[in-house]
Amino acid sequence: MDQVEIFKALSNKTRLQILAWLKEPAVNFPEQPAGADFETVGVCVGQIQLKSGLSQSTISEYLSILQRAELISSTRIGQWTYYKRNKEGLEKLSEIINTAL
Amino acid sequence: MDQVEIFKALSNKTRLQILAWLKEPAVNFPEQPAGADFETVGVCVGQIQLKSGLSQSTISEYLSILQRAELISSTRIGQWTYYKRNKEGLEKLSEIINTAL
DNA sequence: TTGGTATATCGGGAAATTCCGATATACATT
DNA sequence: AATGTATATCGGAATTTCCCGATATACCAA
Repeated sequence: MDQVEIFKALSNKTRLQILAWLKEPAVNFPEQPAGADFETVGVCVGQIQLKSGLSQSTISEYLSILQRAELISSTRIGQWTYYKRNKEGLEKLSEIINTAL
Repeated sequence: MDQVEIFKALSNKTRLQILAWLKEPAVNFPEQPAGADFETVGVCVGQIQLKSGLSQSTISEYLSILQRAELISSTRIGQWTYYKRNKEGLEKLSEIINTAL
């Protein structure tokens, strides 16, 4: 993964916000059905879109930008796509900063 | 300092490169006069520009973007401006990633 | 003071990003 | 099959970024 692409993904207020939300899904998305183990699967696009206030198409695109940067990952279940934080990608980013910069 | 501005500063190939160069100035700028303690003062704009291959005005602007993001700092000596890595800013960035994202 | 060198700032054309509404696709239900 | 819901993709207007050459400013030396 290109380093520049990672930083580009992070250089937008809303995308940074989404990543922060996904760090604490239970806190930030309490309206998710109680049974759903969103801690493992993630949060669906609609919930994120609702909280962001931006359009559905914009959020869908933003999530794919974050995913291309390997900062989040997705799982499709039925008609929903769930996104969650990608621990490995974020650790790699931390490593880039600590070793390359 | 705004988080987004930090990531914007880093989302460009040349600016990332400059930061990497400034991590090892003695290695990356061997043509600097031997007596100069660039390890403490930094590297002057001209040397960075030369190595980058981009125009003087572009590099001057890029350096000020990196400085506004608190990733580097500058010292003026005579007609030269020396830039060096800002350890504190980079540590703060590392902390943002480890705690907020 | 005049001229030379280093850096900063200005103005702008080209390319990329932001964010939207419209539309397409995928899946579930009836 | 037909309808409804969730998400992805497309086309585009507005804004921002990239990077340049020209010019301004700061400092130094003769």
